[in-house]
Amino acid sequence: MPSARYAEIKTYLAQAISSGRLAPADRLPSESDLVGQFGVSRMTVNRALRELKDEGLITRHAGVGSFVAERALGSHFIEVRNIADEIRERGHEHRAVVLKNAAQAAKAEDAAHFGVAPQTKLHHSVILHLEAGQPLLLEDRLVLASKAPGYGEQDFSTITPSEYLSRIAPLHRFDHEVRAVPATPEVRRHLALSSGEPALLLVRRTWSDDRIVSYARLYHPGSRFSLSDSFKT
Amino acid sequence: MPSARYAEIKTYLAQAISSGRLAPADRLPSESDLVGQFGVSRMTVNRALRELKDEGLITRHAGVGSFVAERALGSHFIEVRNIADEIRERGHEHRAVVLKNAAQAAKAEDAAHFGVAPQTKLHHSVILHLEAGQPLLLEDRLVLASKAPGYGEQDFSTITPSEYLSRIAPLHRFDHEVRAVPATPEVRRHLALSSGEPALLLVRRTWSDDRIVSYARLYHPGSRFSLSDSFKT
DNA sequence: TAGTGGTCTAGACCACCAG
DNA sequence: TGGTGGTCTAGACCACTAC
Repeated sequence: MPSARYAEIKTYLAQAISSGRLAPADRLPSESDLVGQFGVSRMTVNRALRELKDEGLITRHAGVGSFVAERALGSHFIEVRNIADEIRERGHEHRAVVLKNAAQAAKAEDAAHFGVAPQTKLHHSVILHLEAGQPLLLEDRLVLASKAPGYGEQDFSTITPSEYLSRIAPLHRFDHEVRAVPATPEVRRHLALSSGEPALLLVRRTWSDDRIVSYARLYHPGSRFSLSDSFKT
Repeated sequence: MPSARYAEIKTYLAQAISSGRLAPADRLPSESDLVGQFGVSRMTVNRALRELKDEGLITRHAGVGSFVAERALGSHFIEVRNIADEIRERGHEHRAVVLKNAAQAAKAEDAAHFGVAPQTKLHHSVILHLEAGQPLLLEDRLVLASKAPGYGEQDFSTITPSEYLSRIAPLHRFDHEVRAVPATPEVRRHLALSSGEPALLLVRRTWSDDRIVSYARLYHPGSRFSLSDSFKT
């Protein structure tokens, strides 16, 4: 049982929400209501409600009130880590083999990904990441050259592209998409996949100043790699 | 610029960390140091530090101090949604076909998943979820019977198992694992997969009171389904 | 104007940890 | 024992919203 008063209030409200007693868009008791109900100070109630807001269970508007969020349930998260950190944290050696790092003019399809004109200059890097000698990730990345000067001259065997990008450009936004795909011959060869083993494809787009800076296709062996995450309340 | 005092302190410390001036494992100024430095009350400093901890930038230990976290950078998240909500949000009809819902004695492998003795009573449900008539998810779930009385009598065509579980048992923890796997004949048949199309397998374990309550294998068509997520800073 | 949430203060008591 | 963070109080001022 949570012993802190603010945690009790959080649990009480979270249960009311997850049980359906409070439905999405329903109004929650006001801070001063809860002060009276629980016999605590307003700061304590405020902390409980603020944390529920930060966790996405409720929304709050000054001058209006607190409301159960539209999607208060069933929204969990999977953590996506920096590959080099993750490997080193497991106590293994991380090695990166640069298969390609060259500039090119954007093909029509690539231009569409970035929302730029065809022929715009892009860097294209392909890097194989190994954990203790075992291939774990094939990283195929396109980077908008105008936003990443010097990308083509980096030594990506010592710094990962995402580390480099986060240094030269402030990253304002990113998104991810995860799919299971059959392995192409090239992917199969680099990741040393057995026949029939699919690949887990993670597409990561990164923005800076409302422009896509990087479009990365990250291929993992379907069976040897897993995204995972754990959460406690 | 953030106008709140606690936000200023957060920004100041976050910049010191991201610039490298404070390295991982370095000690941060104590709360009372910062009270003197910024001329604010301790509650204000405490909120700044607590939020930095919640965001994973620092760790704190009562009686010891606050320290820059080992992995202060490079951790993103992928959202995992409730399937029925997700489909309805896209404006489509969600339909669930219950293929199985029966009690059984735990096999050795299942018992290991739950950390219980073999022969322990488990519910086993298999449900196919369709979006606008198209199969989108095959949900194969084991549930610890002692924690979920009445599970076998539920009509899972009207309420999803995860919604039901969240009502009868307080969920204290869950974790996820995502893999790409070749489709078994059964999975291929239910999801109407073309030959060679892999499945995206999401394994979700759910805890209540330090016991695993539910072990679910969620199979999605590799090409038609994708986990995704978007984040702004 | 009355009610809401956002923020802040200047104290306080406590459990924990190191020397 | 002295310093640390974890929590809590009983006030306060403010901007915002609805009536």
